[in-house]
Amino acid sequence: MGRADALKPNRHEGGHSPLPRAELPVDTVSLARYLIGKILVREMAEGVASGRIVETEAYVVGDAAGHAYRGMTPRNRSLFLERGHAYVYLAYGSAYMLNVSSEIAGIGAGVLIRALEPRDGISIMQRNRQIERVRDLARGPGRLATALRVDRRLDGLDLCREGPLWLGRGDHDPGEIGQSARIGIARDADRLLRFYLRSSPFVSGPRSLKE
DNA sequence: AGTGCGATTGACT
DNA sequence: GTCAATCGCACTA
Repeated sequence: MGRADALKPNRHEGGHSPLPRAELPVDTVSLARYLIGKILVREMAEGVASGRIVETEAYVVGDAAGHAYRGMTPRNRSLFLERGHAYVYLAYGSAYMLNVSSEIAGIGAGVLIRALEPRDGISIMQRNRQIERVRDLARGPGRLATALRVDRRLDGLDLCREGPLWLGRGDHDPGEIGQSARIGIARDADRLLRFYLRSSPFVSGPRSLKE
């Protein structure tokens, strides 16, 4: 990406202004579905990278698989922020996970962003991931975070405001949304709280979960 | 203060 | 398809 691109980060249709918080659905499952097709924008010194959200998971109130299940701790406190804030944590000692807080202030719940279809700043993402293949740049929650350089420093950020990381409107109707069990969890594993774009090759997870 | 465990990934058979 | 690396954190004592 050249210098002109970095100077005009918001020229693309759809990504030009953050989603107003009032437009975000007030419950976690609705938000998880709503975020499919929306744009995630990362602004860095070297330029802007963005992608279309194609896969999410809901971690609802009272969910034994959710990090907020046993109450607020130093790690998970961002989950208790008003909907539309970032909760970022390190999983398995190596992969950062990006979540969007999803309820009113004081209630802990969130939506995990699991995969993106890369949009702008692809060369930046390729550098961050040390791979070329566009399909694999952000297919999976840890890969997504690496591609966009998301780490704990972004924890607690308001994603409904311009800044280093924010949510933008999608360009058009995303297409048919599928639903399945969540990936990689042991507790409350049967609930169908994963959402994904059926037509997208940028979705993670085994084929068997896709129906 | 010690311990067990993941909302994963990449390397490998 | 299988499997181990890796480390911050929550939990126990």
